[in-house]
Amino acid sequence: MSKAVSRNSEKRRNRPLVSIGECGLAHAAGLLGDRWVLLILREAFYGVTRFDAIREDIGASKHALSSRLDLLTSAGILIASPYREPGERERNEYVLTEKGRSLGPVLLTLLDWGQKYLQSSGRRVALIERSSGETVRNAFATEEGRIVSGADIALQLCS
Amino acid sequence: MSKAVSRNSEKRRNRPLVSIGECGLAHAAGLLGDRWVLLILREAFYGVTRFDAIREDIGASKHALSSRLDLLTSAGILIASPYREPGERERNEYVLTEKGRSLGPVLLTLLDWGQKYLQSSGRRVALIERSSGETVRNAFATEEGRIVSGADIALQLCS
DNA sequence: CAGTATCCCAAGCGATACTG
DNA sequence: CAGTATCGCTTGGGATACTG
Repeated sequence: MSKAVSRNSEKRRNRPLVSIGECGLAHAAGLLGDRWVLLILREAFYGVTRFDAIREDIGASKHALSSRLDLLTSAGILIASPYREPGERERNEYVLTEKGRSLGPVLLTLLDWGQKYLQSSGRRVALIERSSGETVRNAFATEEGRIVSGADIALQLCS
Repeated sequence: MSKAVSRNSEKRRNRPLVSIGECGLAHAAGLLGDRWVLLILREAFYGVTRFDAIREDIGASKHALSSRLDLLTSAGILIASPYREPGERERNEYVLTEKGRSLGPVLLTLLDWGQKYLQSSGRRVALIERSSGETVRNAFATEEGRIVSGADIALQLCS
């Protein structure tokens, strides 16, 4: 991201390229700028989809969890999928939609940063490529697959 | 991220590899799981560093902004840097530390997702490589720079 | 187990006023 | 302009109880 000033905006004070209301990041912040939401999504990616299992892992109250689950389903990030254990009544599990799954890179990048800068102790997890077992890191790349340094990235208004 | 189950955890219910308290993502969620924090960081990356300028852009109250600025500085993400306009008293501007700058990929990834899935209208910004002008996207890569598909990534506990 | 409903309380909010 | 201080007030929290 670095300075993020487009080439042709010389003298004026730095400003967001796009105003807050219509900014994609502002929208994302409104939805994901919440501790519980982030933690629930982490569970979803780990495949923990049931109410009490999520609750046990993240330590939220029923109330807090329920409201976030509503929020995330109405946002189309999770979908409530009914299932029935033999002999039990029907229940919901909350699984990621395609929209939700595409948050993977966000969570992964966040995890990476959190482990590096926030987590002083404890076990860590590494990102690995399944097929080769090689460790993997976040990067930015051109369409043709050339890796670009983060410092060399700027934002530009689309025409 | 995909299923994120390591190869050798066969039958047991899916669980986070690392418990919540010590998870890097949980730490990150505690800090960045806040709407204002995310918006302030966006401003920081755009180079908007002064109290009222930030406030005007994001629409927070003085109180809310002040407390987040305190939070972010004590977390070592921003640093208060005194400056003095000619003839004025000394003031602070809040600039990113190295720890803060390294949140760039997180914000960029979030922006990308927000634009794609949340923002129905309005101008968009594109990520471009400064030197070539080519558009750039988030990716994952091995140490040698080979791009890896997101679906082929798993998490593995470090030993 | 998977929630919903109710209650009470504390944190956090914006508005306003004040200071350097 | 760049904050700090104070103040009601609302939102959202956990705890508890209840239901299918």
